[in-house]
Amino acid sequence: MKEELSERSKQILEAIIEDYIVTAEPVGSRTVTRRHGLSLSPATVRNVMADLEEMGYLVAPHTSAGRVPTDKAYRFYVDSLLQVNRIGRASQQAIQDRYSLTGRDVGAVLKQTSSMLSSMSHYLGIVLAPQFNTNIFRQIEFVKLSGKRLLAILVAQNGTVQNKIVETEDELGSADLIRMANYLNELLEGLTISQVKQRILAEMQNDKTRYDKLLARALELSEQTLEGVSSEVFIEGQSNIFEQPEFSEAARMKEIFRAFEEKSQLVTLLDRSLAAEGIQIFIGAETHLSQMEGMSLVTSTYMTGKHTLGVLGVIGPTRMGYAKVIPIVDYTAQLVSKLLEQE
Amino acid sequence: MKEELSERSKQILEAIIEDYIVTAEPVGSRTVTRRHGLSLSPATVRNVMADLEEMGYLVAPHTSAGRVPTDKAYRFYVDSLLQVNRIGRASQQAIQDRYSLTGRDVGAVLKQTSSMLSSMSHYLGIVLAPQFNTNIFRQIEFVKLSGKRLLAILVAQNGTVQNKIVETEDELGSADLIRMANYLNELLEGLTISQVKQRILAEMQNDKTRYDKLLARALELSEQTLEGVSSEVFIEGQSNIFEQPEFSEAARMKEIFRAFEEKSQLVTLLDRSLAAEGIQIFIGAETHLSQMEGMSLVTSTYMTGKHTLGVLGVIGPTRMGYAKVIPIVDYTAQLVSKLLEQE
DNA sequence: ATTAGCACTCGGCAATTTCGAGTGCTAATG
DNA sequence: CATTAGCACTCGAAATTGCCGAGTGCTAAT
Repeated sequence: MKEELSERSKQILEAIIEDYIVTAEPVGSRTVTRRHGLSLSPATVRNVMADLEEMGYLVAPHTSAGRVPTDKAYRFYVDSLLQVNRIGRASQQAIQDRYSLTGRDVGAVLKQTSSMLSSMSHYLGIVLAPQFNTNIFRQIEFVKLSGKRLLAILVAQNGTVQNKIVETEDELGSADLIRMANYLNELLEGLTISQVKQRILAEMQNDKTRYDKLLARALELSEQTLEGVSSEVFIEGQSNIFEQPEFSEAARMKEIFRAFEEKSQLVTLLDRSLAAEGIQIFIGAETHLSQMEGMSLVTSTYMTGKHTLGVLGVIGPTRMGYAKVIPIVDYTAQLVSKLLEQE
Repeated sequence: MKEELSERSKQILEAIIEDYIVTAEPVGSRTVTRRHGLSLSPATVRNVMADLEEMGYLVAPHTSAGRVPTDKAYRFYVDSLLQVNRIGRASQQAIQDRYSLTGRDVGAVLKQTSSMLSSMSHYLGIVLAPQFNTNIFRQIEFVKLSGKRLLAILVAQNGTVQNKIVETEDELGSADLIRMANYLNELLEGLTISQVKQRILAEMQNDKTRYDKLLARALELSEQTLEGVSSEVFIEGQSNIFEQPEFSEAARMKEIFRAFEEKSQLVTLLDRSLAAEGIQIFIGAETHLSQMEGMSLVTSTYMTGKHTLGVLGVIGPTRMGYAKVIPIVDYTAQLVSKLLEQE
């Protein structure tokens, strides 16, 4: 069963996949010979196709139809057959042009990125925002809103802000607030947010702070500020997927949109690419998400220096134009890395 | 042409509308007599229906089909026929239960509200966040990120935070930052954000500040922080609209989703309801948005005390269940008002 | 090993038919 | 005079049919 594919089989498989990518219709033996310059007769191609079907690379939707590539075929295609051409100057320019240079706000940049990925690829753009955890702590501030209600504001090095309304047991004066902030700012300077979390827990055990009520309070508040920070996902260009013929039935669409509304599953998926570096491709069932049946995900990580920040990519049907999408995703990741670097 | 509708005509019109609301199919004379306890023969009903059609309340999609209500009919229905029952205890409870009480963050509450409106109505939930402009200024703070890059953080009374990265011409020391913040905090205390904007402009002309470089800088920065604050819209439950038979064609769906991606148009629409108080209903063309053809919008304002904050509501097909949706929107508006009051 | 030839399959499409819900008109009715 | 029964007519939806053509697998010839 573990037979190697002959050179000819590969060519034929490639032809079928590439044809299917553009037509979205089952490909017949005839078409393979016609549209691709293979000097073979349809009959020969049919034999090869029968073999490929047996090996699980193709399926025939019904007896007298052409054949359609399986996930396995795409996997093989992406791994062995596909050669990604470098991205053209024109596309680079097009991508850059989509960024209106207004706000340098990180969130806005990422949203724009997602939207740009969608319009460049005609599929769906997706961006996972940088993990707040890996940011470097910059400053914490407390603003009194009314009575016992405080607003805690935590600023990270890259300008990301995390804020939360917290209730205190008793009213604190502004002198207290300043003292608390000063104490924390000194204590936490230069740490990453995840280190900050540890440090706070450690410090809570410390005798010095344990008996200074104000400091203890400060630690408690900062802990509250940090809890429940989940990373944001931007998905843009949902209207684009209506263009894909395979997603025209309402039932299917509904399922997909529900999946996007419930972003947590997507986060798990994206977290997997976060671990790896560079381009990652998930085809159909490889996503381990039932709603992603028939869809693929192409992602890349973006980073400052050697440090991975987040993930961005494109979601489309399994028969997406990988050759076009991969360079776009790749280049965008580099671009975003550069944009965020400056910050 | 300006004839009054007879009592009987009204009853029949009402029957047709209510039937159409649940079936989404053209209603015939037969059905009207059968499903609604009118002691009239189909023939009589037909005569009345012909009149109603002439008056523009009904249209027949084709010769031998039943009739379908027009926008005009819905308008009349909503204005004169519909009697909204008070919301039941059970629904009230159901609505409250949808709020997970975790974060008291305004944004989170509104998003949850939108999502809840959708799942309660089976249509689309929409919430326009409070106009930042009407908030009361609480405090401004500057955090130095690196070199000339500052993060300006503006906090409003209700805990809403607006932050923006700004570049300064030359590096400022932390003493400078504190002095700037103090000056602004004193200057702007107790004003609403829109007053703040005016005040800043006024103060820029003032001789005192005009020649104190630091103060001038402070004003400039705070002005930058305020520019380009647009109000947020939350739309949730997009997957729900796939259940409506009238929106099953891909082309239609695509158009609608594109409209939702481009939220600015919706904001204009919602701004109109913002001006009015209480429940507002826009039917089909009344929205003045071409993409909203065949759809209606039911909104209500939410407020603290006597002050209008924002708008929330439901978008659905024109044949939506107004009798059910209106109480839900109404009650939700009250609930949100109360929730935000506490803050 | 490759290919030409051939009988066969089956989905898609268009033409055709049937079916029934609904209509408008007219004449009978209380 | 408003109401209703009756009737011929219309027209879309759904079912039926037949045909076309792309595609297949197998066999025999090259």
